Amino acid sequence: MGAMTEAAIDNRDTRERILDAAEAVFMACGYDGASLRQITGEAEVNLAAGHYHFGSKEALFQAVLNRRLHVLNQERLRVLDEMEAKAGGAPLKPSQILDAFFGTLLRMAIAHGDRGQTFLRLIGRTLTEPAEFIRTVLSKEFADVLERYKAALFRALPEVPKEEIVWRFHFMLGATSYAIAGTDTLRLVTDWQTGAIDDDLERLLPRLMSFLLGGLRAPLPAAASPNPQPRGNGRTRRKKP
Amino acid sequence: MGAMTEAAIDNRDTRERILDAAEAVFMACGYDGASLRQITGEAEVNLAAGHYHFGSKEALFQAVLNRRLHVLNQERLRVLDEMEAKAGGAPLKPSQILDAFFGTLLRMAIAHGDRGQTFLRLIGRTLTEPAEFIRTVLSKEFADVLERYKAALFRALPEVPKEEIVWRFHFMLGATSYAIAGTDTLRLVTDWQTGAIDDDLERLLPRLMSFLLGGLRAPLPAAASPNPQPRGNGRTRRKKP
DNA sequence: GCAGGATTCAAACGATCGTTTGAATCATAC
DNA sequence: GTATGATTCAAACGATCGTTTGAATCCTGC
Repeated sequence: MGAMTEAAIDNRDTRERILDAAEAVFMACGYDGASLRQITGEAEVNLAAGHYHFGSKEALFQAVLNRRLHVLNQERLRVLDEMEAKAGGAPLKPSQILDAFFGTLLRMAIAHGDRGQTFLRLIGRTLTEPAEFIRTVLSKEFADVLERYKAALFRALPEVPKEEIVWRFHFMLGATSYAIAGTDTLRLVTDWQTGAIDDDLERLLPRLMSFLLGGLRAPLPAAASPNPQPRGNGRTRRKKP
Repeated sequence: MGAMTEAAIDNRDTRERILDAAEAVFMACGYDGASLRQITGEAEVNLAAGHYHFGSKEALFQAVLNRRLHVLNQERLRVLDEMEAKAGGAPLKPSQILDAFFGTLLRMAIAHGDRGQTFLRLIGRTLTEPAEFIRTVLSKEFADVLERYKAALFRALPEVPKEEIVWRFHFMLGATSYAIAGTDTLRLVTDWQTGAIDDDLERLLPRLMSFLLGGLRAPLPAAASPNPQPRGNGRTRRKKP
């Protein structure tokens, strides 16, 4: 296969042009909906260049994802480490943890301009992609980060059952993922002017943080009883024998 | 083409079998990832039956969606009407509105057993589908309901800017959509036993409602100033936790 | 029974997909 | 300048997709 020598000066041009185009097309069409011809066409490179540089469509998607996701999650870990070191053994505040996780995401996206926004929306949509290899890539890439942040939240909220914290982390991921997935979905609930999300992106972080913090610290649901009462609609949920 | 007379007794069998299979396959693979051969194969009907009964893949997807989504949204409107009639002109409580919207969704899904759960996950994933015709279908199907519920929330929270309510509605939709989209995504954040979401589905509603209510009623973000500060990280400090 | 429309079926169509091939082009090292 | 390996290119491959076709089969009304 690729017998890479040290002569790699110009190929970064083609490689990155493919990555940029793929990022945009995958974001707009989803993994299955995007075609290599569309991607290489938009990148103005030959169709075979995609396979030459990446090997397959799956590998290309993985490369698009990891190019920015890996540095994002490294930064997330670094910020959390720094916070915990500064706290000196004391638990962090929930607002700090959420800002380290979601704030780092949004600030990195803002710092990268249009490209960062495209990647934001790609991430938001990728988290709901059904293809199995995508789920595998995501779970590997997020494993460390989620484990560390979960632990931080457990320490920050010792009175809240861990199960509940995991659920609420899940809800927060969903709210964020959905919010950054793009204006198209937002246009579904409102009739505002389109575009102009550039201005809103900076305003999104405080909005989102308030919402997430409110949800995370909400009073616990009434009955976490281990015996769930059969609600008004007492439908049997046994499997047929 | 379809010159439907009144002889439609048996075709409901084939039609519904296709709809059920399509619901499952679309849920598992997404719109682009699902193939008519897979659907008709799982339904044990001929490949051409799909086109005979529905005309096209897009129309089939739309039929799958509307079959349950339409009655869901009708029920949502009915429940809201009933609440407002009972309140007699007074604004509803936010918790009532959220329960009417999200509770109706989950309760209907629970009442329909496994099929309801499949549709729940299909809805959760469909809300993030990039295909344009899907977005068109969704926006038409949700237009009335979202308008009515937005108005109800405006009246319930007169002190909160409408813009903020719309954003938080958006966040709530995302959290819910993500939570019901399936265990696969949840397995990303936790290592729990798979399956067993059957038991959790009934517990999901109180959990979700607590989180959503907490987020909806959270203190407003600090500066909604028309002049966005150069990222002063304006941390809201209005209420004590 | 039979006529006629509704439905099913096997087979194929054209298009598009991801991928491969093999030669042409480029850049570098001797 | 020539050899060598990296990169590009046009063209095709086989597979799969959504869709169409036309005949076979089923069902119903008379």
